Amino acid sequence: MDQNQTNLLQGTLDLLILKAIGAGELHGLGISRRIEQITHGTFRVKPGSLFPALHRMEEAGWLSSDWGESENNRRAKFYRLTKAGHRQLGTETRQWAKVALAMADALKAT
Amino acid sequence: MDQNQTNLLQGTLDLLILKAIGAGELHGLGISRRIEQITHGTFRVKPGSLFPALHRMEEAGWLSSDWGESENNRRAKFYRLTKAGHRQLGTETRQWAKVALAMADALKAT
DNA sequence: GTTCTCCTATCGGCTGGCTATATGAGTCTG
DNA sequence: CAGACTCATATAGCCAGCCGATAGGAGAAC
Repeated sequence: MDQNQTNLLQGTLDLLILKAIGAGELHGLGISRRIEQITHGTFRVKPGSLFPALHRMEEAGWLSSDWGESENNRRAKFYRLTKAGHRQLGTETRQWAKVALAMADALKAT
Repeated sequence: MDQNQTNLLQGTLDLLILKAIGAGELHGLGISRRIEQITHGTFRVKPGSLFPALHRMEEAGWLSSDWGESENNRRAKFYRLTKAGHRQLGTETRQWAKVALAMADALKAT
């Protein structure tokens, strides 16, 4: 059933996107590439997951966007974090740390 | 919106259940208590999440069950891992480690 | 000027956890 | 012994959100 790559855990996508944009504005596919890069290929976010997430997060007020031109002179929408987005990045990072710690504890239990 | 406790990440519930039973057979509520214990209270699995998961996992062939009597003389269904369940525990543990590592890398990136 | 790549976009489907509710059986209290 | 409470399992309905498939426009390549 599970063919090749690791799927995202639901709930981690937002954090990865926030983190990817945190370092500077990026357009959609750029975010996708950046996530693949910083996770060393473990996570590959496909368009069908990415764009709905971006729209959702912009709706939530964490991102803002402007049309511009990509490195290849293509029309592209650039996303950056709003103030609320920065806060959200902090919140989700702390929450992830908590979860990761809890899981580590659980898995080393007898 | 989010009141008090951390929600599970989708996909972690199975692993926690497998791990909880891995140490020896338990009945439903016992599994729930054990998860809360080994995650030091971070995860609280409520019946409405637990039982559907148990049925799903039994259906998948990872668990088997028998009716017995609880510590309090109550009718209870005891679950234990099948061989496939042990394999699954291994698989999901490795998968989690991979994910956790990737996330750690991502979050410490510039 | 056809083909390819880049970039954004949407839809339908499905998985799976959550809230709320129900039910039965043993225990405890007065 | 009647009523309340606890333990334990169970289900139905809901909804968020990821996935695969698919589409289409616009610049580049040749």
